[in-house]
Amino acid sequence: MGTTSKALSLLEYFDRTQPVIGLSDLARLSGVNKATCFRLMSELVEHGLAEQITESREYRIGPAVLRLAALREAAVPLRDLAMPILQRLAQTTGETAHMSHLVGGRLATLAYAYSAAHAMKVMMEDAEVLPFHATSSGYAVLAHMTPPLAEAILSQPLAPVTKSTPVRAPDVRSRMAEVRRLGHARTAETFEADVASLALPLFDARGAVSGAIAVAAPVTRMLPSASARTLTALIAAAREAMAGWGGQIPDELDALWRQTQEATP
Amino acid sequence: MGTTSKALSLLEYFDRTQPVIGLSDLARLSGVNKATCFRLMSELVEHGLAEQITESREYRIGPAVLRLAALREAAVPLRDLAMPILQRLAQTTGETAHMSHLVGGRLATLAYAYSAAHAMKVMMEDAEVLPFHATSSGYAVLAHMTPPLAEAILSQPLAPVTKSTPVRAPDVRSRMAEVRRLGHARTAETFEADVASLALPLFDARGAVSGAIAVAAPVTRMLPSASARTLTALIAAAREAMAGWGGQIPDELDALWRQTQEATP
DNA sequence: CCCTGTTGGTTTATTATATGAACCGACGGT
DNA sequence: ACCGTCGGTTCATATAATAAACCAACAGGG
Repeated sequence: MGTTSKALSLLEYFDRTQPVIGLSDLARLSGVNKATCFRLMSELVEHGLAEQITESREYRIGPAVLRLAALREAAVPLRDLAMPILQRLAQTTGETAHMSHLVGGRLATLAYAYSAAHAMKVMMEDAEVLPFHATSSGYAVLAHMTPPLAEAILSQPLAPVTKSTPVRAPDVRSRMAEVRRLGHARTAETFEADVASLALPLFDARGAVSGAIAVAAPVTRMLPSASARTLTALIAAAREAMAGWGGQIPDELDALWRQTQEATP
Repeated sequence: MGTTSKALSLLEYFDRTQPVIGLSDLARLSGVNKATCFRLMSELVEHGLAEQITESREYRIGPAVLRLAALREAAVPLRDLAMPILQRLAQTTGETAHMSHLVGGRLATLAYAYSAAHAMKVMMEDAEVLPFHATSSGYAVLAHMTPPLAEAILSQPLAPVTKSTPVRAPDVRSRMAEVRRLGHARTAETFEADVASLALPLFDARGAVSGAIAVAAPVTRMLPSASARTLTALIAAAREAMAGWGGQIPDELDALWRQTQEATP
């Protein structure tokens, strides 16, 4: 592995639950030698990708990412593109809509929108990492990624997020097959009790899966008739999003979606 | 220089005017060998910091920065902290207020707010890099950074942005001295014709200059009386921003600002 | 008041890794 | 068919990354 990769991989240990990490902790977490870790972090700090807190000397994500993110958004206004679509999706379904993004082998929440239809709704967090085996978005993505990558994910221990979360690889695999057969992913109470969710995979310009778009609702409202309506709205939103950034829908999936759309006019 | 630094420095060639760069161009710009450049970019792409456009095979900033930026904002809500302050500043002065941030030796626009008072106003761009010798924010920062860093910037060729932009290092240096003497920076028509601007430096927790806050207006509206009112509003805003993130104002500057505030009640 | 286990950071010889000149096939003009 | 340039690859060479041991400083605990 390249040195640069090692340095960049250090950044992936920072997340919402652990936004600041000390040198020794980071070395332990990453398995990188402490001296190496120090040098790498120093270089990241030099370029503003990381930052050292004055007092505690711990590290956190640096200010340079703000400039880069603004640049990225300017070049590829992904979130700007997603927001109106999600808002419309939330409004027509009356439930919470969200989009997630595959980056560095992890699925992160990119944007979301709420509906005003119900007082009780599913709430989202910014930049939250979604477990593949416990969310509909995760299954939608997992089912359409390259087999080696999916295997790499399945070979890691699967945490039981709720009592209903599948933790055995065979169970996950059979769900993946089902997702491929139906063209969409559905979960209920696998990520949080009383929450059901419906998701579609999203693809980039190369036709590789790049994320998912989903609608989450209380299980009591995700009844068959509502699900059917939600699914057609979801398909329209997915098509719109991918049209916006030149994503390529695989042919078989496109056919499946078309069938679904025609079945529910 | 470390390999990681070399890789990260490649990211700095992407900006608003050049959001996508081909391999050969990037190698030329950075002076890095083409093969090396390729390998480094491949590693950046692997981690999502860069991305390759499918068709043209050119590179641009990648999607991972979005996750990192969200994380950074969550840990250090800089922009969230700045926005209400800028909005109030824009409202009380009736002009465009903006804040910029020193990152990797460059001054980048972080946030800005407009006033509804006038139809004609100075417009800002996201993540724009401000030339040190052509903007009031640049002078405010330049005048308070460590001499070696300032010298490094002055040793580079100074582009004549407008007809009034100082391009000779002695001129810039005398302006810097003036900024230090007065406690604030003022420019007129150095960045764009008919635009005048007033800026204050901002400091981080270590007391090192970290950016600037400024008000920009048409020269015809930046008259002495308006300038005095703007300056006091600017000082209040700068103090508020630094209080919000624990910035340390150098003692002499704090005294200068206090005098100004007391002179204009 | 020492003991012990941390912390962030530094030094060193060793070696693995980055490097760059030359090369390749593909594309676009002329 | 020629020429220049593109993104990408190869491989011998040498530079840059590495990790163990070592600091000094701090924080409890006995």
